[in-house]
Amino acid sequence: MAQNIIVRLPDGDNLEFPSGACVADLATSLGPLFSEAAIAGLMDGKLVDLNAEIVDGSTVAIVQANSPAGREIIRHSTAHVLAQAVLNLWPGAHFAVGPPIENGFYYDFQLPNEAHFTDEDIEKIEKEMRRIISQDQPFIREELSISQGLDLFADQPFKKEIIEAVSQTNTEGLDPEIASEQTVAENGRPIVSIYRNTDTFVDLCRGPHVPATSRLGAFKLTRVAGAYWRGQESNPQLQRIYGTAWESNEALEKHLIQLKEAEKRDHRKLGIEMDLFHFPSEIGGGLPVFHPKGGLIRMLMEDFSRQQHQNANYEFVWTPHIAKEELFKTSGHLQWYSEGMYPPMKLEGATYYPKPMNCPMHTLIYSSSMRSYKELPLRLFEFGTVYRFERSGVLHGLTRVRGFTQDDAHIFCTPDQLSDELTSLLKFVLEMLKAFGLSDFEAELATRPQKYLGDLKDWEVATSALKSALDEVNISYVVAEGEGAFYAPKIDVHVRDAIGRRWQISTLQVDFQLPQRFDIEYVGPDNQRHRPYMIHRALFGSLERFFAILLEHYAGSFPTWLSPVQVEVLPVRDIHQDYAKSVTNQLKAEGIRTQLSYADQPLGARIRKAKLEKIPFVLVVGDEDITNATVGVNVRDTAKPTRGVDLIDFISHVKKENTEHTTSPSVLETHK
RNA sequence: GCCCGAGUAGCUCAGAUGGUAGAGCAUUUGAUUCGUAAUCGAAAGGUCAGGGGUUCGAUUCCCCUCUCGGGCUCCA
Repeated sequence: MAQNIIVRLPDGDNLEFPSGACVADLATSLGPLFSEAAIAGLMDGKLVDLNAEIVDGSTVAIVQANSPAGREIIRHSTAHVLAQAVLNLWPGAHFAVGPPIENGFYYDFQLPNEAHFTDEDIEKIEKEMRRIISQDQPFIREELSISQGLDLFADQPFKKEIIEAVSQTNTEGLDPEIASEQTVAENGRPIVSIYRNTDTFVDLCRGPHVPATSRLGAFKLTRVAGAYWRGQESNPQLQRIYGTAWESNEALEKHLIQLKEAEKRDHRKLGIEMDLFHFPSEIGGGLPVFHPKGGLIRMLMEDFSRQQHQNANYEFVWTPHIAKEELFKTSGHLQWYSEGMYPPMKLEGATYYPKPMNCPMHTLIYSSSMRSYKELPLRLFEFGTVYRFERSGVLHGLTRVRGFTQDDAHIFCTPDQLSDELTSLLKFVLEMLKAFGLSDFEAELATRPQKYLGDLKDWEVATSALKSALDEVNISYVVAEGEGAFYAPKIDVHVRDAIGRRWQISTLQVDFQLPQRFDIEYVGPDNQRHRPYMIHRALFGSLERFFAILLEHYAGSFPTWLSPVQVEVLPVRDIHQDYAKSVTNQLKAEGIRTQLSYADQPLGARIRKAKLEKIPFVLVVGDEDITNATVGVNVRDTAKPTRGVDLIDFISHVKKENTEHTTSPSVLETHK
């Protein structure tokens, strides 16, 4: 006897269905637009398959294919198809995990006879995947007991390991990589869910999935890679295939275009093209040299940063690049960070290490005299160059190097000052980043990890001070539970660049370990000695990395104030050379970085060359300009030149862009 | 470090089933003097990443090494 059930929609409306109705029925009732886009359901906050039966009284939303959750499902389902294809093509292969990731998915395999995937295999596998998709195989969910699951995957060791992990723990404790593969039932009785595509292919999975493979197809396998089972180097290395998948071919195409755009902006490519820096192999991997133009940009970045720090009452210090082992024993680096440090040098009976961080040395500056509470907060700043040993495989352009310069400061303050100091610091960070044209921020509050040092009370004080700073500054943030450093919680500031990529840049860490290790103190108003708190902070993070991010953000077209060459002056003919030279000299006298060209090529060619160099302003001067003391101005990324601009007006325009940090050069207003 | 891939002129790339190599841009140079995205000519530039092997002969085939790129791990 069928009874009706009530479904609540997200907007609060109630709908009635016969008992046994599934999510797809709801989608159908909402009209063709919904039913076509529907990929899964969200029932009382839990993602379910389209054919899941609706629970009476629940709130159900339709997950559409083009939503973040919908795409995740499409990617997860495409990963299953990938697994089926590989198992078909390599009989006897073992499959491990295949979760969705940002913009795509991957799947890890162990191939028989220790075989490896090569690039040629990608094409073969894609073809097999398309064959599978064309069969319109359904995804059918089943739930099994642990022992049934172990039987089903008897010859799949990685699947068995996942099932065993499920049987021993709850979802929260589960390795996140594995959690996406599996779940446990609400009643606490461990079960495993599986999704069956064919009689022979079935995969362990939490789900949900698309109803059938016909909903897939806008995908592309992108690369092969090695990856350790569960991310542990001691585990066997598996063969991973990465892919991307979308709800439509248009969306896939858009993503592939975005990848191409990112490739065009690659700082390693632009760095060579624009003659900014390179990595001489004679020096060694991860050790860049900056050429004159790159060096100039870097100097401008540093100069501005120094000025801002000076305004914010920082004091400037300088410390050496190596120090005796005793220092790093005291700081704890040799115990906690030794694998990141370069090996020691033994000289005259002492052992020296290149510094991986500046904090121990700054702490010594603090402790060089007895400090009064009246001196605090004491803010010590340095462009400190540090050396960290990175394994060869992890080096990546300027973003991951072995020697780099931090815009590093350590703030020593009283516990009372901590909260205010963090708030003003966070404001200072965001102002600095904004001055470089970055404005889309997201913060992450990383809290106490499982393995930590110090008192719980200190952790609480520090974490809540960080949190109140975030609230005060009104920046959107997420809490990354357990992601803090072992010695302290921290705020990481991320930015999104011009094409939407997320970069981790600034970091603010509260530290109560180092003050203790170095036994530093201040004398309070009570005439007693107290322990200060310490804040580590870097705004650019590393100058090299920040340089790379800016280069990619601007695609090489730096704002006027950061452009190594701001103006190029082109005489129309060689009889205009003297005037061009006089214009150049006047601009230079005003501190504007200007270069002069000769009329040895047709004007068009010289303009083209200057524009390709991404110079913000290209000036053309000819007969009329000599008569009127004007210039013809070509603004970067603007097709139409402005003729007859008074040189004096032009100079003040450029100077204004310099001081205001205008992000892209703007066209001058003419009086005419 | 491990898995996959790639190294030909400063840069971007072509090339030969094994007979020691080319183009464009850049550079130098000669001519050209031109108001808005490529003027014409010439020269110079290479141990085809390095080493070893097979071969009458290797840049090409095989092995090793180095460097770079994509991942894993790690993080600024």
